[in-house]
Amino acid sequence: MVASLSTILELGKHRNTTTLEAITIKDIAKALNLSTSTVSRALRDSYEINAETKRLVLEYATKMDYRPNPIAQGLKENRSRAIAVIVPEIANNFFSEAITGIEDVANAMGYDVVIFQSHESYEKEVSNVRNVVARRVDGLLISISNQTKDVSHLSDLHERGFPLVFFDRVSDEIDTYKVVADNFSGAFKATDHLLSTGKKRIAHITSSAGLYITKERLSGYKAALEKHEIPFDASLVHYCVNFGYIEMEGIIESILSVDPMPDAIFTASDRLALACFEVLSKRGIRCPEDLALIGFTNLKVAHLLSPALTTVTQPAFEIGQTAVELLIDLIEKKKRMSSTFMIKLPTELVVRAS
Amino acid sequence: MVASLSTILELGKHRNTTTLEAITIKDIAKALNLSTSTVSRALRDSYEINAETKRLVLEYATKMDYRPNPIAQGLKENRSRAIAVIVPEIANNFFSEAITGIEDVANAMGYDVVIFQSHESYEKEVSNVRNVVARRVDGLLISISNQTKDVSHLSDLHERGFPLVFFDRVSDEIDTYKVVADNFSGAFKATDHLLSTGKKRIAHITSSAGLYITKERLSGYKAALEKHEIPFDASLVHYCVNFGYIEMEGIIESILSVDPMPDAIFTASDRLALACFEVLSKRGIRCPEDLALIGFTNLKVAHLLSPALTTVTQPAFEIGQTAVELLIDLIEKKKRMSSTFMIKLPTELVVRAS
DNA sequence: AACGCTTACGCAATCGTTCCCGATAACGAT
DNA sequence: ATCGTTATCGGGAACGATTGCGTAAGCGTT
Repeated sequence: MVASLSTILELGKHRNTTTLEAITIKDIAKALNLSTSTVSRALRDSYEINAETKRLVLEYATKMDYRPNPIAQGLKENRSRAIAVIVPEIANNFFSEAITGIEDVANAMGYDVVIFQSHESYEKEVSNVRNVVARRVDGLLISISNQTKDVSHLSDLHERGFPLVFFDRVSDEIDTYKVVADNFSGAFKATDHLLSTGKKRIAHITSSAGLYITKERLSGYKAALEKHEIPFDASLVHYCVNFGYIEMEGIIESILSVDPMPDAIFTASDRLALACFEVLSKRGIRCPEDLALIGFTNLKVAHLLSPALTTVTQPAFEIGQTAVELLIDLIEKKKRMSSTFMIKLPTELVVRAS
Repeated sequence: MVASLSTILELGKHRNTTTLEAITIKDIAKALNLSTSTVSRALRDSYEINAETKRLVLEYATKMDYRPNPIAQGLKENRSRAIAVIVPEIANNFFSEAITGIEDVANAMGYDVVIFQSHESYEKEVSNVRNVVARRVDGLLISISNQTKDVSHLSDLHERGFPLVFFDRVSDEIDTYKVVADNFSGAFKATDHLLSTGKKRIAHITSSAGLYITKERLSGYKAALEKHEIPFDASLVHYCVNFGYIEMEGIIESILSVDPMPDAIFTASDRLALACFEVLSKRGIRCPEDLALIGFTNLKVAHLLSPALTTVTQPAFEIGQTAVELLIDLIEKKKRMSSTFMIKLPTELVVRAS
């Protein structure tokens, strides 16, 4: 026999509501004269609990605004219901949109998202990864830094069976899911567009040579050149390391001094496109008359620049969503790793003035 | 008597390194023939543990790459060493920069940052807050949504002693730390600049009327008008709700149709400035000839727009840093709440073409 | 009446860590 | 010889939730 709910609530009212202490399963058990196991089972709607008891527990829990302590659950179930995301930087439209996609899906599935930034530093990335494993998150989504050559900090994780999914800046040394934009096709479309509009010599400013996406984009660039029967000139390809303004100035300088001078530039990434645009406009170079420009970027303001920047945009939000869905699949072992690790989402060429 | 380290490592080598299972304090205890309490104390460098024992434990722990399980520690210490941040949206330069500041300090202090977005929705914000308390994070940093009128979901938290710090979009109903830019001064500088360059009628497009920062900016706007002895005209102030393009079109429409027509616009926030800029350029309005424009924004590309946008920029990174420092003070009760809750950081007027 | 079965619940262990109590030596002081 | 100290360590109970196992009560069956 258990006391009536009204009686119980009358007693419960004396709980000190001014403290931070949350109500636990024990408090409920004590209040209802039940054991913690019964309360636990009642809350999880176990078949072996009497309907009336369930009702009482549920009602009391609701009134007292009971929430299971996820830390205790995590300890018991050896999981944290949190996933980590490591990106080069958050203040970048592509990544912030991707993170929004990640957060969208993750929260809906009951996961929290813990964010780390590598700031394009290998050391910071390694320390972030260390942090991530120490934190016992359930999985990791990562877009590796531009400086990262050695991915052993990640392959270690992967070999130990830790759920790991790459997006955008993926590693080709580790066999797990990778979600990227169709970089080949995007680069092809961009280059092809420039060539189709009469440009002949196209410089390519891109991220570090080791990155998979860099290679893919270079292939697309080359394929378009081939289509238009223009020989590939390696001296027109510039690899960036730190994405800064100074570095970009040097690159533009060297591009302008080649003979014959290029008549178009195809840049990769938000930051490179922006830096390039900035240097060009500072130098008073007319665009697209002197030099056409096309960016592989997700800048929100591309159409507001002057001239409006022609871009290849990536489905950042969807990339984030897809990546986190795969990660949660891995975590919850819903499906076994398929053989198709690489998932490519279509890019879009948005032709504007530049 | 304990075994030598080499012997122990020889034995430890047989641990299955291909599993995800991390080494625990128990494993160390078993391997070294000690109790868990001794190991625990040795690791925390307790005075009551023999130096030699400490050395052994530490050495073994290092070799085996032992990391204390933060979930277990959290359960024991009733804390998670994580803080939550709720912002309207991450894909916004001001907020992403602020978050970078937050992450910077928080990680250095050993806290993780869990991010939630309200997407300017009151309901989403409330559900985010619910999530946050359920997650047992140690504290909350929040910039409230534009739609939020009722802050009872936050005052509840605050009354229960939950560490809470506002930044940017603060509430004036709750007495806790608030970190903001000096909105009054920023708005004053912006308006004063416009008036000093000969403008007479200045429209003000701003966020929702209930927000504290909206009021502060309006005050700064009014003060500048007063300085130049121009009467305040309430019909020139437009409050935005959802920050969308459609809404902005209507506002610009009504601004253009007033008689006499305003000759300048002062907008608040990244999104508003951008939307306003976009509508104006779509309509082919010359700027600053027909209509001058100044934005209260942290857009990175302000100088690349055409015309380059004159802005009042906020110290977003520092706002984030300051806010999280105060929050951690609250969490660790280092200092008692002082009487000065409101902390204002200086803004900067960057004069450009518009 | 003795048995088995179902229903409905409690006990206690568990997750990894911390920490309050002891416990046990060794050693000097009385 | 007895006691108090000091130095080192272990036992075991927490923290909150989950879960395998045990079991009492109730009921029907033979």
